[in-house]
Amino acid sequence: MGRTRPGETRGKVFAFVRERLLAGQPPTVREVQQAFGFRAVQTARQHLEQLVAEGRLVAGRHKARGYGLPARAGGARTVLAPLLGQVPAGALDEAVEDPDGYLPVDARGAAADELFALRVRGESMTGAGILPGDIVIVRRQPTAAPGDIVVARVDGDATVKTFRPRGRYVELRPENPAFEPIVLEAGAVIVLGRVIEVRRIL
Amino acid sequence: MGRTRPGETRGKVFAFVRERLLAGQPPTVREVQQAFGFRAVQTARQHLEQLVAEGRLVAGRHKARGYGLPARAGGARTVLAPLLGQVPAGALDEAVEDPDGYLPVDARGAAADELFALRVRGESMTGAGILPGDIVIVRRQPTAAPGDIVVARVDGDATVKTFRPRGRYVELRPENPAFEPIVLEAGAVIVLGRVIEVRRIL
DNA sequence: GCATTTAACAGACAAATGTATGCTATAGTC
DNA sequence: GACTATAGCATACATTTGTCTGTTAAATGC
Repeated sequence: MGRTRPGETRGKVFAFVRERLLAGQPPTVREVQQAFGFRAVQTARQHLEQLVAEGRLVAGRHKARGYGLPARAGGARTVLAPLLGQVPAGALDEAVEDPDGYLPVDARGAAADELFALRVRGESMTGAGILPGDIVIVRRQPTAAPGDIVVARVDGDATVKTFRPRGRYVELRPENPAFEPIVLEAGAVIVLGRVIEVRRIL
Repeated sequence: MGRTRPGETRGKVFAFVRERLLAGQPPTVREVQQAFGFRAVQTARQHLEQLVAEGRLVAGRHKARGYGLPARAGGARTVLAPLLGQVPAGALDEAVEDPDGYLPVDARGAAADELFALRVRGESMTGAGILPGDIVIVRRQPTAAPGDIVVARVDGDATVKTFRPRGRYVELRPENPAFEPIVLEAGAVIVLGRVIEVRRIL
């Protein structure tokens, strides 16, 4: 293809590989070769190895399509969380079998089956920036820390509120002055999980 | 490994492959074999081919790591969007080469390289439920519809505002009464993209 | 019970793919 | 101009990986 200035082609190779990786389709050495019209496989390979030496890529030795982005991107483990329904709502259990859809979520250490999503109805949490129609990503857990936003079941109904333990009682506090806090004995509140993320699709 | 009930192992194989694909690392047939402890490659392959026949996977014939998710996948095509920096901020271009990380996003029709993410500083959009520290997912596009929340470059600085065309002028409106709208000639505002999603990590 | 379907196994082959060696030529530097 | 580093080429080889043929046995359906 003719010689280019030092580093010029390398940057383009990196951009190509990165795009393919983000699309979930790691390229082979020969695919890089063809994409740039190199007449030798080795030319593509030299660029790739150089990028590895520079730390811009990582290589899985002797592995097909083994080039990848450095670990800081690999730390993001993506799972699909099922969208189980709405809150406030009644029992959510029946929705588990038939989700409304799935959302890609960075698990951040949670197991795949610990995560689910709910669509929020009502304005009780607008003060925390959770608007009607927003989606909350929930990590299933039976306890919560003070100040956590949780999904809890009270009297059979699931609701989203801020969790405030008060001695033997628990306050489920809406973040909107137009709504009244719910105060119940600790045993009457079942924490279904903690809200780890809020999303709004525009 | 011993025979299981029909369809049981298949579901697990699908879950395994899907998780690997979402992580950007398509598995080989033999990696599936090892993950499940099959003593024959063909066992893994039969499951994979069956999943293809069912339409749950697609196969790239004779390609290493050639299995992938179908194009639709429930309308959810997940891509990784680079987190390029903050807004308000100066030029974003230099961040393209070295993102702070990647977020899994449902592309919803957008091409992978059309999407990027920014972290929002400041309180100018709190009225729209965009708080300081929130992340906006942006789809690159040079125009916007009235009322869209956009990322625009004004005088070299990128900012997030509501887009309001006013004849020959454009109003970039903050959603917070404590801030003043920016009104400029249309030519002085460069729309970098439209905010398609807002996220808050708790 | 008997036939059919399906899960799982075994071994081999062929294509795709990563890797190595040696070479030529140009850009940049002194 | 001489030297060095880098871009690019050509060919071959070894490993990985997809694919094929054939077999055994458990689950399912009539």
